[in-house]
Amino acid sequence: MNSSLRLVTAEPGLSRYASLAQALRARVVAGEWPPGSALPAESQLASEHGVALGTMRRALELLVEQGYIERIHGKGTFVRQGLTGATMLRFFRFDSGTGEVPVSRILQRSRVSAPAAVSRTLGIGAGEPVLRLHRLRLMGGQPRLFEELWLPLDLFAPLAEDDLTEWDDLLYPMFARRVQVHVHRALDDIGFAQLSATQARHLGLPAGHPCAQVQRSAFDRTGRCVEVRTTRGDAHAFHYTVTIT
Amino acid sequence: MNSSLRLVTAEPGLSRYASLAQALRARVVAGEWPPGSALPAESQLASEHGVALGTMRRALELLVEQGYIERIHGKGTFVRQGLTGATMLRFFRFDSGTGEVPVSRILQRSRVSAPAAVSRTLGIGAGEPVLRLHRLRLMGGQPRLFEELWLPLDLFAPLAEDDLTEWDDLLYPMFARRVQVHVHRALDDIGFAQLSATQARHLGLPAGHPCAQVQRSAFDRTGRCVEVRTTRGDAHAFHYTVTIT
DNA sequence: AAGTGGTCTAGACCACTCT
DNA sequence: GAGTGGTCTAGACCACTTG
Repeated sequence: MNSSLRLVTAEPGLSRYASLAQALRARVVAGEWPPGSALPAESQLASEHGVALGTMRRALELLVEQGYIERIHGKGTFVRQGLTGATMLRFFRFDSGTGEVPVSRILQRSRVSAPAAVSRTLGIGAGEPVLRLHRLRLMGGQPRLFEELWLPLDLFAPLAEDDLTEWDDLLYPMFARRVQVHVHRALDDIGFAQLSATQARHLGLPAGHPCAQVQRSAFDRTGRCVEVRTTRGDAHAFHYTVTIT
Repeated sequence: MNSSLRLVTAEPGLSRYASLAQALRARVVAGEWPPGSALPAESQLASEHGVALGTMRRALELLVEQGYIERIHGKGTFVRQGLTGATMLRFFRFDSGTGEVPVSRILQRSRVSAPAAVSRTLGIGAGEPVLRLHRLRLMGGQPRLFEELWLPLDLFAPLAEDDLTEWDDLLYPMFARRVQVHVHRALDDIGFAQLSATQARHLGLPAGHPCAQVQRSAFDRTGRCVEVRTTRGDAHAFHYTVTIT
């Protein structure tokens, strides 16, 4: 129980609380405190680093802003779990707007070597093995979204040959549970296109039908890209709201 | 020079800094410090209200988050000007992607009584008079965006019959300068649709061509809706990026 | 040099959660 | 009641901007 001081060497041009935040973030990312677990109390962290309480609070506030931790009054400070999921629905409005989670059906799963564009986004070597999925999402029995996913095999190998009935409707909680991949941030690029014959068939729409197209890159806490996905759905069901300030 | 104390009665269930922020926001909204002007120094505000410096700083931080003021190290605290403009371009990518401001051409201006949907969004009585505009925006000589705008006449009367050559390419700075309407927040709802024959003609595209459609409501500092606008452009030029955390 | 906001300290006290 | 985070104080000192 040696309570040795952890002094943070002041980075040039960085305030002390910013340096502290950097150091703490590194320990979170390294897994010293796993997702969902509690950090030491702010008072303990402060004395451990030889700074005033207010300074440590500023550092922790930064990590909250950056999405690494969350604080609960009276309980403690916790490492955030990954994103919960169902987020694609934020872009589409189908008639049954009851907030229900779409049912997911895996149409195809194969081990392939990554196409150039995919390996570049995933940040892996050209032609490295990836898991490719075709996935249909249904609401009220109707097929609504068609997805293509690419997952780097080194992280997702256990999911390459299991029973497909073990796949959940929501992927991110499943990724966390079964392969310890926690999606921390996602970047969605929205565009417009027309459905290919194959895509259209799966969605029960005519080929060439206008579709909204969401290209997602998802990242874990270390900043590594762990998923590339393209989602397509009827353009007429698309809507999204942005607030500008 | 009476330095009387301005005590803020603590609202039940509100922290002192939150109450202070509320009180200061009311004075900003009321125009006690006009847009672009400086607030008193934080030290003066603190002693004026009989609170510690740190408490006043927390209050001012809140107003920064909410977009009412901005602080510049070494200079002071200033009431924010309205949004600058050119923001529609965030949704489209045309070949000449040089960040140039699109040239604006007013095609039509008329005084009409507000349609039901418009008067509802503007929060004015049914059939109240509004200024309706059709506006084309061009980049590199090519027509790219077609806009319909509705402005409540009580605020924009001076713009109802002036020389149209006095209209700028960017509306919001002009609104601030000529009718003292400062747009503080805007809400954009994105969807996909097809161009009507008239819309298509203005954009040099075939009728029924797919288009991205942005429906904007713009608000001033008091929270009043001061503009309703629909912007349409070629769906293939549309793109938008969202980060999820 | 004077005035501004930004950082940091070392406390006290309050509000919430759990047992 | 013990432990947590949230608020508030009354200072000191630093960094930036302007005359």
